[in-house]
Amino acid sequence: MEYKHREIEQNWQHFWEQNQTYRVEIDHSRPKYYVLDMFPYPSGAGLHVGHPLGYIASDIISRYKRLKGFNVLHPMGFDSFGLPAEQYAIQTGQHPAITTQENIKTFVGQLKNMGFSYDWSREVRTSDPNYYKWTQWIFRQLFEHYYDKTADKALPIAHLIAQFNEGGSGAVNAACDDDTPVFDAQTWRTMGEFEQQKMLLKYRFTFPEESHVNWCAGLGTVLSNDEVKDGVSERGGFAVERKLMKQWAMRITAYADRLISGLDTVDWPEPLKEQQRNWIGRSVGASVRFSLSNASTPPLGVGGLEVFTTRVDTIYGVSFMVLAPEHDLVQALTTPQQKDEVAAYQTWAANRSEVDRMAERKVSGAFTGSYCVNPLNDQPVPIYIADYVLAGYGTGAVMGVPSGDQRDWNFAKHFGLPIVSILDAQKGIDQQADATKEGRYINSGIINGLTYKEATDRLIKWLEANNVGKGKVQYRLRNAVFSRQRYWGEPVPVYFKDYGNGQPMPCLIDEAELPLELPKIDKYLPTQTGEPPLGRAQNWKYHQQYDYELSTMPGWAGSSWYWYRYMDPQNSEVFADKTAIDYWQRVDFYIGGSEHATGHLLYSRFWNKFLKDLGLVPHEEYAAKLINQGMIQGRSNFVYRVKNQTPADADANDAPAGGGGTFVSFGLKDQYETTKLHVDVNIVENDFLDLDAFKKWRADFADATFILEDGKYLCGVEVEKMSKSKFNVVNPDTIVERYGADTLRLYEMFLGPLTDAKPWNMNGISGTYNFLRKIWRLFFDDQTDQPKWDNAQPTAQELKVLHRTIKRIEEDIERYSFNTVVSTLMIAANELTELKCHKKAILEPLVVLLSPYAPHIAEELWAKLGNKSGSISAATFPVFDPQYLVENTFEYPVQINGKVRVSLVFAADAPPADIERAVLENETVIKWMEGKQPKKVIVVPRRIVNVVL
RNA sequence: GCGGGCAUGGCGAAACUGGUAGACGUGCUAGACUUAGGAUCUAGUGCCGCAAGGCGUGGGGGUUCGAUUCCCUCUGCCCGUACCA
Repeated sequence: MEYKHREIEQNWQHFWEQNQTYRVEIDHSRPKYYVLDMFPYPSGAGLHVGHPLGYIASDIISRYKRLKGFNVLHPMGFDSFGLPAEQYAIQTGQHPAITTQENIKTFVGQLKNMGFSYDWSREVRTSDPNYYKWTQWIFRQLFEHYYDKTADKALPIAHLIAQFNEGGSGAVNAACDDDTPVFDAQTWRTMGEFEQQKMLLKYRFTFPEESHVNWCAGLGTVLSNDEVKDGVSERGGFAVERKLMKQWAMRITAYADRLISGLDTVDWPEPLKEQQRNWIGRSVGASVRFSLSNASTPPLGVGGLEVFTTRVDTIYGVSFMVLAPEHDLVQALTTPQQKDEVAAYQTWAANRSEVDRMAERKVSGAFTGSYCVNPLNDQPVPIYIADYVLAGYGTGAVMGVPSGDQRDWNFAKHFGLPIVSILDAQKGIDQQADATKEGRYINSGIINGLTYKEATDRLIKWLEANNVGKGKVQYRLRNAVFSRQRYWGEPVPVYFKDYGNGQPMPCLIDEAELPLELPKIDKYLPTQTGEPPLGRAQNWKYHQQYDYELSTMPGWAGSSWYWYRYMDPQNSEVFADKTAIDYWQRVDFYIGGSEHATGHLLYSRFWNKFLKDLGLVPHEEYAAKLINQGMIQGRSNFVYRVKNQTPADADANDAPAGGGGTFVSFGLKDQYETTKLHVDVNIVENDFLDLDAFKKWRADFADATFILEDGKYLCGVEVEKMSKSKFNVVNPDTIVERYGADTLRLYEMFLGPLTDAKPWNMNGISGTYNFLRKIWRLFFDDQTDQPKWDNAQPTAQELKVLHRTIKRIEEDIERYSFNTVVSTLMIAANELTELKCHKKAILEPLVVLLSPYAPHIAEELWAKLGNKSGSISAATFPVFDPQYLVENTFEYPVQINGKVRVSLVFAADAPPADIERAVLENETVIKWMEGKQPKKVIVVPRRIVNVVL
């Protein structure tokens, strides 16, 4: 009987579906284990061979844990809101829901075709109203809570209001907008409802805010920082500009410290943690206010200029102040004489694209004509604007210390400003800045003679005592923009109440009114007046009266809590029932790409911490263990078409010429002038081109002729991104068809360590296929259909093979070394074939060991051996018994001066002294010792002997 | 610039706490069998050398009886980030 992969796999996939084999329920009699794949976006292109890498690994873990007695939650679903479906809708008029539905169908089909053990009854889709109802519900909670720094957690807005009534803003220590004013209880109580609501927005976790955002005209929406790469949109590569817009924002910065400290409690890859730390960018320093009052400045109602610095110790070296061109105070600070120059610079800076800014870093700027005062020495400091200062970081203002900072130094040189040395250890500051913290301060008033640490402490005390500054921690992390001017996303459950003052106030729609469903619209484009597409919806008003929010939520909203929905996917009362959350707790094993480091994995940790503060979920961190699977790159193949070929040339080279062009094999191509063309990797095997398939591949190659080497056409190879245009995309379905899902699963794991990036390479897939055939032949004679197994007692040697295999596989899976497990299985198959072992007592546990990797063939053989169909996932992982591996002897490699010269067998428990004596009497050893006396003999029991001369 | 990672045969790789480097697979060479196959089996295959032997884990140095593994240094490649005050 032959191994017929197609038949076997289809039968079992059908069986699993019919019998709901992988459905799980809460079961308190067994420990739980939660294995999660990162939420895929169902793109129209379907899965290519790179996508399943992580899914195969997580499926192996799931199946392994089941065999180990765990109740395994292993779900799959779709992050189904998103730009591509909407772009397609704009082009075709087709509702994105329909496209999305079709794409999901393709994905599910492909995933089932690979034999993954998902509990499909738990599938969720973020674009389903029954799902986004709860995304909106969480949004409501965010709106109704604020971050209380004293309690160090999120608290209800009602608590904040109570505090305001008691003691005004001074009574609370909370995360809020930078421009939040100070007020007392009396003031709060006398405010009108509108004023109070406006104040509360400065504290809520989500709030509309006028801010500079990344506007992407090409996509017609704003983007968050993590969606912008190199100044263009990550999706589509469209230009991105800074634009002042009113947007919903999420106060993720309130959790900045906890997002950093939580990283120490999870088992995640260190590079990923480091990326998050850098993205959050915590810096410790001080804020200092430079007053404007007594200098030669225009009359102002401004108290001063606030700067953040990490080097407050350099404050006596300040010789200028620089504001971002967009800074609020620029207008007020500009003197009439400087007005034109400043305005010109602002215009120039605003029109400079992000790409330009990054490309050329020339010193530029303009003087405002005004001065501020250094609080430490009362010296006037000229105020400039320059685009090297970013409006979005700190206060958008920088104190210029040219002796200690290279950018400041460049600026000072360019504008002829003084460069003052502040530390006796600074060297060569007429050549460049020296950022040293060594030595003692000079030219520095109250800190002269002090060291770095002493000076910093002293200055912060002084600033605080004089009420002109304080120690401060600053983050690079910005509050996250939460609005998208698009249709295909969750509607924001907010309407705008009109207080009759022309300033609409956002209010939440009632919880009972959720979900707020997406209305139908005629076209998926902005309105005439530039409103988002939702502005097209007819009669779409809250209680027929108030306007709804017209932007929708960003892609990361639905994916920031989805792992809880899998615990209880159908629940219409809560996002997940407490009993389900109490049982499943959190994700034990999470796998996905490292590209989610600063997007999904940061936002979802933020929402999780928020839900934790509300007492809704049990863990501060939701994913205990996380692995990044390496990216599978494309491996392109090339053919070489001979250029400018004339008949004479063709004759000269004795090569046939034809209308389809002449293609020369890789090894001979340097003898010709050629054009390199991508060729579909699916018609190439082991880099040899299938000539007939090539002629059929494209009509214009039908008459192609070839110049072969050794009768074969060898293709060129390059590693590139996997993409259609490079003809290097391999669809897993093709491989499943030809070799089977089990072979594909084994092969993807066999390719190398899971976390390494590697090019997809079909060379060698036949090795894993042959391995499965070899396994099959342990059970069946491929000629006669006869089963081969028997019930004989296994020999010691056979048991040794089995138990060594059990031990290695268990150890390797536990350390996520998936590739070496495949080798171990291959070695076992080779050895048992060698031993002609067809004993059920050995083969049955072997099939269980194989089942996480190759579940279909394992099910088939398991059932053939007489077990109940489909029960292999309920089987028990074989228990390793060390007694079978006990050896009575050990073959010692014997080294002379570190080089192995001979191997000698000794009893496993032979005393080192005996071994030493025997080794020194050995002929070969004596020969190599060349008559010298050994200085030392090292005997490491059960390892090695080394004779040192 | 900064942060992180990686470097082993023709190729993918293994060697987990320092102990016979190259397991396993592929490719290649030679052979066997045959209802010529994308099959199976046997032998060989790191490099140099007829051999004895020597040399070998990106380069250089160090620690050690012994280093792919630990330390220092240099080089190359990959990923992330970028005027963050």
